[in-house]
Parts: sequence; C-alpha cells; structure tokens
Amino acid sequence: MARRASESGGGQRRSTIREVAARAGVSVATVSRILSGDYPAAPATRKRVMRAVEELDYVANAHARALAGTSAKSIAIVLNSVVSPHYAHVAQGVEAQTAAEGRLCLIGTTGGDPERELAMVRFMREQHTEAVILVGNVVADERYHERMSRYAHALAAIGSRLVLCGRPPLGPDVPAVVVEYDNVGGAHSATSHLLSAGHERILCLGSRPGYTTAEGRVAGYRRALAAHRVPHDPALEVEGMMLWHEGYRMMKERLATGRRDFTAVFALNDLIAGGAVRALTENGLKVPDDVSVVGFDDLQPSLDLDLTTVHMSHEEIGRTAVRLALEHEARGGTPPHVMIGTHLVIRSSVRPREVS
Amino acid sequence: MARRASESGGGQRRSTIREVAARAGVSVATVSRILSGDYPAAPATRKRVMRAVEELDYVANAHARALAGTSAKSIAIVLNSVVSPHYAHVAQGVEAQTAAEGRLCLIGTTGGDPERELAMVRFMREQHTEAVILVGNVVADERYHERMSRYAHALAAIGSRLVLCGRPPLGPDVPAVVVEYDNVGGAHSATSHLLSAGHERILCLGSRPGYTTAEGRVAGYRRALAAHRVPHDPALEVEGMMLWHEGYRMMKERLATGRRDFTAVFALNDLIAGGAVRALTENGLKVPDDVSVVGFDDLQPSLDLDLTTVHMSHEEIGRTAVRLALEHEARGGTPPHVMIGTHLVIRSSVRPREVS
DNA sequence: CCGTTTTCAGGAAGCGGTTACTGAATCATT
DNA sequence: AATGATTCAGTAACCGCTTCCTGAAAACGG
Repeated sequence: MARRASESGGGQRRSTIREVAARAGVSVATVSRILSGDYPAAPATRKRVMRAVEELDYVANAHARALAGTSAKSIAIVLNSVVSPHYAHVAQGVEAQTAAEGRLCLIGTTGGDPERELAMVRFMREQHTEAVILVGNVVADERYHERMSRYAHALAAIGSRLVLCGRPPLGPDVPAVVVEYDNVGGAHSATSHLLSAGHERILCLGSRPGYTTAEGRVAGYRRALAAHRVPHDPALEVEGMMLWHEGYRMMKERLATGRRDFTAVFALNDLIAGGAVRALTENGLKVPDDVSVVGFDDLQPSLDLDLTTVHMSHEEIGRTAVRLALEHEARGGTPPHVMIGTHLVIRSSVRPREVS
Repeated sequence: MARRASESGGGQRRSTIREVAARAGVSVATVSRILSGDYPAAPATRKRVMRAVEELDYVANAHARALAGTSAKSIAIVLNSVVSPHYAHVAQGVEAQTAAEGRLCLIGTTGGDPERELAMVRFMREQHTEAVILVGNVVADERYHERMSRYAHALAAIGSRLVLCGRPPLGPDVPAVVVEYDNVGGAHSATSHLLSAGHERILCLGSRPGYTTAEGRVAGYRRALAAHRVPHDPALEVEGMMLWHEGYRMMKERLATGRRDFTAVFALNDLIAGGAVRALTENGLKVPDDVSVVGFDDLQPSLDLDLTTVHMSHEEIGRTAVRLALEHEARGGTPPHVMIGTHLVIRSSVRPREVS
C-alpha cells in the first residue's frame, strides 16, 4: 500500500471523506450527499460539514468518485502536435466547449505516429472518457480504415465514442462522429479568385497524394481550373508538406529551375504560403506585384503577410466535435456527420494580371 | 474482435477483470498480477490470460487502478490559452516530456481568469496529478502571491507540487518549483543590438506595468540604454498587450500623432512586432529601410517577417518544468528554480542607422 | 394526544482493481 | 523416501466514494 509517509519531499496524506465525516460528527454518507449536489440536509448539519471540509481543505478523490458511479465527465483530444496553429485552434475549441459543458479535457499528442495514436486511444479508453476526438491529416488507406474501425467499435463497446475531425468518414457501419471542413469548396474559391484576376498559370504548393486534406484542396483547385476552362498542367502541382519550411523549399526549388512559368500561387495552407513568399522575396520577386498568392486557413501568418486566404473557423471545428459527441451520446441513433464551411478573405496578396 | 452486439446509443458494459479471470479460468489476482508487470506466472496461465484479454478487448479501469494504489501517473498544465504560440510551444514541451516519462498530460485553459485558474487547480488536485504546471504572464501583486502560496501548500499537502513557468518565484517558504526565462537578458541583447547599429530613439512596444514578463523585458531595454549611455525617454515606452492587434494599434496610434521620433522598434514579443510592421507598411514605411525592428520569442511570425528577434526555447521550458517536477518528487529538498537562457537571432529587420 | 407522514441521517454493499498473506503442488536435497 | 525449499495461484482486505435501503425523530393531522 502507499505507505509513502516520511519521504523527503511532501507526502502528507490527503484527507478523506471519512475524516471530514468524523470531524463534522456525521456519517460519510451524509458528507457525500451534501457535497454532491442538492440534498435536503438540516442547515446545521450542512454547515458543520462545510466547515470540516474547509478546515481540512478537502477535495474529493476523483478516481474513487468515478469508480463509485458518478464518473467525472471528460473528453479526450488526440492530435499530432499542439504547435501547429491549425491544431492549436481546434484544440482550443475543444477545450472551450468541453469546459462549457462542465467536463475536463484530456489532451494527447502523437507526432503523427500511428503507434502512439493507438497507445493514446487505449489510454483514453482506460480513463473512461466520454469521447475521443482524433484530429489530423492522414493517409486514408486500407490500414487506416481498419484501425479507425477498431477504435470506433472498441469505444462504442464501452459507451464512449470516436470523433473524427478533418478526417474522412468511415462508412455507415462504423459508429464514429465526423466533423469535416470544406477543403474542396475552399480551394475552389481560392483558385477561382486567382482565375478571375486573370491568372491562368497557378502554382499549387503542397499536394500530397494520399493525404485527404491535401487531396481535397488539390481537387478544389483542379475543379476551379476546369470550371474556368483553363487547362490543367500537372507540372504546376508541387508536392510537399504543410509546413513553412516546405513552402520555402518548394518555391526555392521551383525558382532555381529558372522557369518562371506561373503568375500566381495557391498554397494549400498559410504556412506554405509564408515560406513561399519568403522564397519569392529572396529572389527579388514581389507579392503581389510580380506574383499573386492565396493561402488556406486564415491563421496567424496571414495577418503578417496580409495574405488573401480561405477562412475556416478552426475553433468551431473543435467546439462542434465536442457538441456533436455529447449530443450523440444523449440521443443515440446514427452518428452525425457535418461539414464546416469556409469563405475567402480578401487581403492584398492578389493583383489582377496585366494583360500585355 | 469486439463485436459487442447491437450498437447505437452505446452503453454496453465494459468488461472487468473478473470476466477476464472467469474466461481464463483463474483468479482475478492472477490476472491483475500478470497484467501489471512482471509476475512469474506459468507460461500456460499467462497465455490463457492474455488470450482472454484479447478476446474481451479488455482494458483496465484507470480509476479503479488509481484507487487501489498504483496511481496512473499524470501531470497537469494550466495555461491561458493554447492558441498563443508561446503557450502552445510550452505545452508541446510539457506534453513531450510527460509522454517520455510515461505519464499522461492533462491540460486546462483559463483564459487568464483567476477564477477558472482556481477551479482548474482544484480539478487537478482531485485528479491526483503529480504536478500542476501553471504557465503565463500575470500581475504579481499581493493577491497573486497569496493565491499561489495557497495552491502550493494545498498541492504539497497531498504529495503533489506546483510548478510556476514564466512566473515570478514566491519566496523560500513556498514549496513551488520555478522555471523562468531570461526576459531581462534577452531584452538587453535585443536593445543593445539596435543601439550598436546606431539607433538611439528606440520605441518599446508592449510595456504593461505589473505584468512580470513585460516588466522584465522593459527592464532589459532600459538597462541596455543605460549601458550605452543613451538617455531614457519614457515617452518611447508604449503600453499594450502582447498581441498582434495590439502591436498594430500601438504603432498606428503612434504614427497618427505625426511624430516620427524613433528610428527603431523593440517589440516585447513577435506578435507585437508583426502588428507594428503591418502598421508601418500601411503608412508607407519600410522595414528595415526606414525603421528597424527587433522582436522577442522567435516564434512563427519571425520567419514570415524575417525578423531579428530573441530566441527562446519554449519547448525546453515545458520539458524542464516536467523534468524538475519529477526530479523534485524523487529527491525532495528545496524546490529547484532555474532560468532558461536566450540568444539573439539575426535576420534582416535591422539596418545600421545612417549618420547624416 | 396518538397515529401517520416527512425529514434527515446512518449502515452497508458495492464500483474494479491491487497486494499481503496463505496454501497446495512441484522440485531439489540428503 | 521423507523433508525442506520453491513456484505459482487463490483468498480476502482494502482504496475512497456513492447510493439503496432503513429507521428514528420531528412535524402534521384530526
């Protein structure tokens, strides 16, 4: 047993409900009832108990409480990393909504490693969280499907649920809530904006086959081209990750080839846009004078860059995930599946192309 | 796998250790021992148990486990918001180190509200976290001191501990680990850098009396001025919060007065720098041609701005906080107090002042 | 003034694990 | 072959709290 006792550092025992009861001269049952909600106790008793609680600085043991029934509600969010602005905002939304619903928010990161993701889901399962929210760009291959399906069933089996955020849905037989955002639509308006300004050679930075977020955005790009009857040149799609350094790299490499066969850039997110703009600047090209740029996300960087970009309410994604998870818990039925919309925010990184 | 009957609505019972024991034909004690570590079980028994676990997709109840002794180790971090890049990076560091130490990381945000902070600390106390890490800029007044002291003692009383990150220490009689970073030193080098480049009229953006982070940086600024024997003009210190919009506002207002009585800017963080740069640009002033700018933090914005700034390893702050908390737990003694260093990163936002 | 409700509080059975203690095989030893 | 030493696994006592079930006292009603 935890006979820590002496131990150099701290180490007093925490006070128990029994001690409170003893001090107040009542039974533990009475203390428990008085502390957890509205129990018609005699004012005198209530007061004695409250005083004992004060004096002992008593806080209930959440574990014991959970074990005995009234589980402390909590929700878990698992994401790649909390430093990426997108994830951070989603996490913020989750945290806010979770708090608003009177729950605790557990957070775990995976670094994109499926192994750690598995461990996290397992961990959250042990913690009896009401829902596990998985956020993040992934390759939606067969293994992914199978893995998610396993999670979903495992969670459902214990009365919890899986929420997929920004990840593709799994099909009707898998009990998972899904919150997506409109990658295709957003990319479509971004690209259309450039096309309307007369740009036809639009570099698309950040494609990444297999990754659904990137694929969706590239799809929107292509669709817009098609809608404007502008020929699609695969050579204009550059592969890379959604990071600043990647944007920088992609643009640098492009410029290094000497080909200046584009007049505009559609960056699949703002970070890429930031890196690309830096590369352009370093090569003496001005935005928007020489090259127009549109991003995606409307996060911090777009303010510094004064970037025209696709706005998405990242926090709302998180809030919605929590809301749906809890509603679904209450209502049951088919797990909901929603799509968060986007809209273009015009700033000053796009200039109409002068037809020469 | 877990094909637990119907579905929708959730609600199946989770399997217990008792069920596993029954299925494996052994006692619960055996299952418990086999699952939690190294127990010299007969290979046959171990195998039977493991198979039962597999088949039932059993995961132990963390609450029951915690209650019975072997508490699932966890560490809590409480911060203002997870969207601020600084906090996000610190949180990332905490998360990483926590995971590395085989613990779970609980995270809570307060929005800067002491009320919510109190609730959070209480919550974490109920969860039996090994440590509660408080991060964030605050007014270090009397009330703050008293509040922290209460937290520290309350946590120490139950064998947990308080860690203050980027907050001023509380004095020797308060059992709290402290991780600070060198605001004064960083600001000193940033300002010195500008001074060395010949700038003497340096606008200092983001001062905020009472807030220790801001105060430290302003102190470094003043000290550098003094060291270079440059007169200190209080009118050059502008009050504001550490946000992009605040930086924008401060600079806009300054420029609106028509006075262009500065040749350089020391922004107390990169966000402020970003906003200020935007304001300058909008007013036709170029960085660094017309105005030199130095920031503080070396976070995302500084890449987009190509900003000379003070680098700080935010993640290290988080990692250190966790490491110290756990070491202190093991060793005991006086709670440690460390200071994380900084260094200047030279980019292109500063230009020597031409002496006319 | 006595019987009947109400009020208020206690007793005790779990919740799902862990672990000290104990005991039955099995193995080694002389 | 008898005995002591080992192995391996079961029994049961908690961990701290919630809550059902009871019962005594107080308030009510006629």
